[in-house]
Formats: sequence, C-alpha cells, structure tokens
Amino acid sequence: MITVAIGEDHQAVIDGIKLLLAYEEHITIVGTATNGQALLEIVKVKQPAVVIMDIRMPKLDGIEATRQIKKLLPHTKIIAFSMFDQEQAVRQMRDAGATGYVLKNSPLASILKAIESVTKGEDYYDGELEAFIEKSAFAKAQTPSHSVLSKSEREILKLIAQNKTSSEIADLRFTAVSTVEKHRKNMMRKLGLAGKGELLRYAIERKYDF
Amino acid sequence: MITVAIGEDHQAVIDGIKLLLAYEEHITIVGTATNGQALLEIVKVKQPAVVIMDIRMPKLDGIEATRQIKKLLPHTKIIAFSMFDQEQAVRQMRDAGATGYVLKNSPLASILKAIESVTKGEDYYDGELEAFIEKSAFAKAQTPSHSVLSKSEREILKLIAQNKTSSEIADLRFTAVSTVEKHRKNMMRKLGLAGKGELLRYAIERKYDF
DNA sequence: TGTAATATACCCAGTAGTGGGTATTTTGGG
DNA sequence: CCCAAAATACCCACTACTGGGTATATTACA
Repeated sequence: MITVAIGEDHQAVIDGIKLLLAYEEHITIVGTATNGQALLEIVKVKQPAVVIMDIRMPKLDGIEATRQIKKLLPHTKIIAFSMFDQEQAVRQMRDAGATGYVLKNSPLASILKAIESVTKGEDYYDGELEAFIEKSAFAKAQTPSHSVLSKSEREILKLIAQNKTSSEIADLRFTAVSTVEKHRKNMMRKLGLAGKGELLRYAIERKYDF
Repeated sequence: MITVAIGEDHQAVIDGIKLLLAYEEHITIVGTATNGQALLEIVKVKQPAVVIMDIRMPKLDGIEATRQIKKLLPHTKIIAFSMFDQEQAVRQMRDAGATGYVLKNSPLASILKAIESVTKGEDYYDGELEAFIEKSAFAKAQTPSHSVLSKSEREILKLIAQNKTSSEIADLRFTAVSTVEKHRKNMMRKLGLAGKGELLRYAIERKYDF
C-alpha cells in the first residue's frame, strides 16, 4: 500500500488528484493541505511514502517544504506538481530532494506514473524536463546556492516582490528603514538595475532564483 | 443530456474535471482545449450547453472567448473556473456573459453544482463572490470595450512596464506630467491596484494584453 | 444636439524611493 | 587572531509617486 500526501493551494486541483487515485487499490491518500506549513505537519504525523508537492504554496513554499521533509524523513519520495517548466524551478526542487516532476499541463495520469516510478526508486520527469536533469547534476558540484546577492538582500528582494514598502520590510525584519534602503541600493548596484521597477521585474521573472 | 466543453490551460486540471463528470450520466463532455482559440472552435462545432472557462488561457483569454461565444451562441452557459477572486475578474467575466464563477480553491464538486444551476437558468457564484454581483449589474451597460482601460491608459501602462517615469512618458506623449499621473491614478482605481509595483506586475503578467 | 466618457491639466499635502555617500558592528572563514 | 564581507544605521538633497480632489476641452455615440 503506497501512502500519499498532497500539497497544492487549490482545493479543486486536490480533488481532481483524489479522484484520479481513488480507484487505485494500492494507493491511499493520508492527507491533503493547501499550504506548506500544514502539509509539513501532515507529513510528520502520517509519514507517507510519497508527497505530491506544488511549488507555490502559502506559508511555506514547495522547495523549502521539500527540504524540511527530506531532512526529517529522508526516505520520503517527493513529486513536484507545478505549472512552472523553467529549468530553475526543476533544479531547485531536485536540489531540495524531489525525485519527480509533473507539469500541470501534462495529463493528470502522469501523477500516477510518477508515483509508480519514484516508489521504485526511479526518477520521473515529464518529457522535456529531463534535459534539465543532466545540467542539474553538473550545477550541483558548482554553485548550489551561489548568488550575487547576500542572504539579507535576497530576503528583501522577495519582500519587494510582494510589494512591501521599505518601511513595511523594516518592520518585518526588525531593522531600520535606512538599512532596507541601503540593501536595495546595494542590490541595484550589484545587478545593474535602476529603481524599484527593475528590481520588481527581476524578481518576477526569476521567480525563486536570486 | 447536458453537453459540456472545458477550456483550461493545464491538462492535469482538465483531467480532474473529466474525472469528476465521468460518472454523471446526464452530462457528457464534448471537447476540451488548453487555449481560448481552440476552445472557441470546439464550441462552434459541438455547440455545448455549458462551457467551463478558465480566465487565463493562451491565444485568447477567457473573457474575450466568453464574449465571442455569447455573440455567436447566446444560449450557451458559461462558468468561469479561476484562481482569481478579485472583484474585477468576476465582473469582467460576468460582463462578458458568464453566469457562473467557481474558484479553484473551492472543492471540485462546486463545478457540478454550478453546471446544475446555470442549466436551470440560475446564476452560480462561490460564496463570497456574490457580493460582487450587484455591482456588476451596473457595469453591464458599459461593456462594449475590450478592456476596462482606455486607449491612453493602455499606452501609458505599456510605458510604465518599460520602466519609464511619469516625466519620461509625458515627454514621449507630448503631454503634461500631471496628465500621466492622472491616468495612472485612474488605472489604479479601475483595476483595484495599489501603486507602481502592482501596475507593473499587472502589465508583466499580461504581457501587454490589457 | 446632448450626454457621457475620455483626455488633459492642475492643486495640495503627503509618502516612497533614490543617488551618493560615511561609519560602526557583526559574522564567518582562513 | 585577522580580515573581508555582510549587516546595520545614518546624513543630505533630491525625484518619483500617491491620495484626493477640481476643472475644462475633446470625442464619440445616440
């Protein structure tokens, strides 16, 4: 019996996956969640063999949730289920410990195939995504977490991308507004960008990569 | 027998809906599409009683597809199926002729309820969205325009998306800076957005289709 | 011709952000 | 222990943008 947990922010999509798996006698769904934090709690309690994980979720994104699950329960198989087909998203989920990646624009049945594969210890990646895997193996030896931006800068850029003002960011981080503004200036200099608009575009276009 | 077509850019989500409806003997799915143009073609040929329509689709968005379907086949019932719960999205779909609106974070079974309602000639809106409907009745008289935004507003939004300042935009258009700033304020009001960041995100996400 | 929407332009009183710095403290690695 | 990078904080002088308006001219449609 393969036990499965599902993390996906839209209930309608969760229900679709449930319907898919309902008739698989060897698979049982032990829990579902619409945010990363709740999913993590379910996984801790139920310890499913497989977790189907959206990348973008409230409270804790799929990448960090994957990392934490693999840390706590290393045998858990993680399948990313996402709309993103960019190399960076695939890499980040892979680097975090996922061994499967299903795109939302694939047939839903791909999830079933992915469950079978990862359960056997194999990887599963939708067709064209496999091209990213070899690179990822390479990239891993190089700069797994290298970025031009420092930790604080990345944190602040994410908040900028969420349309927080410098004042709001300062409150969230318990620092001075001038600290935040210094960080933004530093990022603009490092990245060769001019102003909030270009910072925002940079963040949006790179999603999780900065 | 209720005939249904589905337009949604993720095949996995389409498959979930198919699974939901597969056991409803009085409902048959006559076609599915992952872009608005293909959906329109299917609707022309098969003339389903109900169309389930995502808003964001390639080639032709759900709002315009809804408009065109209602123009050609006025009796067709349209149900929006979307992640957006903003008033504007609900209004625009309603104004285009949709009589149902299901959120992706509702249970998938809401789709079935929506199909039953709209087929009877009733409206169907997820709980909290109903508050938007009364306003929409007003807006109905307005809707010939493809967009909420006027011609000048769209032009200015494109320039904002290219990171031009209001001063630069004024120079480019041979108008006063205050004219540009009035337009930005008008756009923010119409779209329910707060500030340059949200305007920029709106423009980037729509790739100038607004 | 009348009306409503659009476009234009401005005002006042703010907040947000930027350029170009100086300076001190903390942190992490060699 | 030393050093470089990161983090923090501030200063001055500005530009950019926003909220909340008022007002007139132009355009398009009934």
